[in-house]
Amino acid sequence: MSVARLAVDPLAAAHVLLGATLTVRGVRATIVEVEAYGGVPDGPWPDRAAHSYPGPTGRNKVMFGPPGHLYTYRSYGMHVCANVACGPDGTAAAVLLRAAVIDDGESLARSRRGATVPAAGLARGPGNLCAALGITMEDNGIDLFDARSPAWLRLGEPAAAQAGPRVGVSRAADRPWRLWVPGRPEVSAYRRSPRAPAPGASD
DNA sequence: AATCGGATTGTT
DNA sequence: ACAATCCGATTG
Repeated sequence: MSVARLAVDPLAAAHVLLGATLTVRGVRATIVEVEAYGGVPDGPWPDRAAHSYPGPTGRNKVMFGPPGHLYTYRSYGMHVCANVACGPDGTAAAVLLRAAVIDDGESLARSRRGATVPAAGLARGPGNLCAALGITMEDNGIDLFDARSPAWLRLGEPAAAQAGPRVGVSRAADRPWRLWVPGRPEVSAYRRSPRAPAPGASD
């Protein structure tokens, strides 16, 4: 019943994921910042910024699978980032988890992130979020709605959302597919990719 | 087989 | 403004 709420377009799924609760390896967190990503050029949600845009590969295949599965990838050789696949099975789309509030297991999260990190920064940014929750590349493809998985997702009520361009993307840099809960200190700062064309250029 | 570059982060 | 760091994807 609940995973069906993610079998929709990526921006709608991003709204569903805002305010959802993710529990992984002793840490429970509420998602407060996400980004929507689409798929291939001739699909329903073409998105040149998406890993799935060129078509299915070994890395991005989870984006083409059923909704509610975790898509992890390694960023810049050192960070793990996590997405929730969305849209119907066979159609590429996902939502990147960018920031969360730690509700439970804060000391565990801090042990993974470092003693000096302020509470609001423990899961700020997609790489930091995965570090705080103990998400690794081994988790790629797991079903977040299967009780046997090491990570579970619980969807909640729709949260208030503010929208803006996605962080760090070099293409489709103006598309406002980043959503966050207004006023939360856990939300990361916006940074435009230095490779992106000047603001206002087309996708 | 070699090269390219990035959905990042923290420091200078 | 920039370095760290590496693997998937593309190209020859």
